[in-house]
Amino acid sequence: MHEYPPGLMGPIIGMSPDKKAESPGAQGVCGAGTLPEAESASSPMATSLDQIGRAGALSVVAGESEDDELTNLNWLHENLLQNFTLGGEAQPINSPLFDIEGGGGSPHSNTTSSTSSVSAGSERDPYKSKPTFSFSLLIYMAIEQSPSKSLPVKDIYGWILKHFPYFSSAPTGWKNSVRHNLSLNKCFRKVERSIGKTNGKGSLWCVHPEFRPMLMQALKKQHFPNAHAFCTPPASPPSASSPPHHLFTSEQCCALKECDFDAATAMMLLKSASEQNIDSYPDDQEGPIDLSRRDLVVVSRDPKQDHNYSSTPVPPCPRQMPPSQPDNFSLALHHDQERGGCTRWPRSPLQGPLLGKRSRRDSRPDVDEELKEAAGSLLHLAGIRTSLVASRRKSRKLSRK
DNA sequence: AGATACTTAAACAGCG
DNA sequence: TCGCTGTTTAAGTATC
Repeated sequence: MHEYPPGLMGPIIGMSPDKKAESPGAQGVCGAGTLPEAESASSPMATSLDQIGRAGALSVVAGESEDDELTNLNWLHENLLQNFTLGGEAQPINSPLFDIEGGGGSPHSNTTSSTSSVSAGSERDPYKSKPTFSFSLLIYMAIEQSPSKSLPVKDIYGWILKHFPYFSSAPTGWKNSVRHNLSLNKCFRKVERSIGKTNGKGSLWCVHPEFRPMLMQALKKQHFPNAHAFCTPPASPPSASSPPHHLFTSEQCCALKECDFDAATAMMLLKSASEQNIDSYPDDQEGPIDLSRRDLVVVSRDPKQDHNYSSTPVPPCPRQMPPSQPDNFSLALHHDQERGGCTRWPRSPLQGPLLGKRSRRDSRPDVDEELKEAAGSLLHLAGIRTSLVASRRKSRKLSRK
């Protein structure tokens, strides 16, 4: 279909037509080479991912354990959850804490009833209520959580099942949706498994570093819209080098009423702070990110980069991207290739709204908001969660009827 | 109301 | 042959 203008990276990921070009045997998606088995998570990453890292996402690089230690979901599960629960008890990874829908205790997971939910009346069963995350975000979280930052489809299934028990009892169609997303979403790249290692079908999938900030933003946007309203930010901004769980007291946790995001979101946000620093502005920033600096927290300071979700170069459109285009992540979705890169921006930001459907709510990049959201996410992680999005959706659904 | 985002279903082909 | 993976298309729903 559309061709990638010369000069850029070309069909990084190619969605439909593009992806086809990178049929099996093609170069490693993420740049080149192959990847070690994701299953061998403990082993350091190598080759292509390393190159990805060079391309921007240093966190993807294997040996770089320190960053991962503090920012990935493993760290979250291993440390944060254990040190930061209202009930004083560590939550299992599959605890309702991870049920972004704010579901109540499930027969399987409510180890600590007091931590399951704070929102009155939300007695959703995580085994029955569907996560409010889109499949794309679920995939993103799954991949990001993996030590190697790449997973085969099967493991993505597994991650989703593990953290969102809803799918275990849901029709298997969701797997199709996962694959559908992987294939059509430019944010995800297929990586060939290591040469010689033929065990296991299919390829590994990783997050395209170029889109990571946008994914992060999308993740945040999807579940943080109301965070600022009730999330109490820490007195002083955290530093990237200090574990977030040190930032809040239980009192602060209790102060939170309804934060519509979850642990994964929290991690993503926190992670993004440092990664964005690396991914998006390698030339500008080095070392630990200072969240007190607004310019460092913005997902992307380059509107073009920020909003051009496609791997194609900045569209020749004379328009600028909205300063805070939300849901950039969505721009990488499948229909995108059909629109030829810039078509997602029918209007200049100067022309007013229409920034993107889901973004008008919070259309201003603000570090304070980021911090609030981060704070809220962590508090939420501690067991406070709600179901604003889900309930909102359902209520709308009901009102329609 | 229209555009967009997202989900779901299905068909199909390739591969182990 | 079967099941999994990956791609693609289409349709429907939800949101703005």
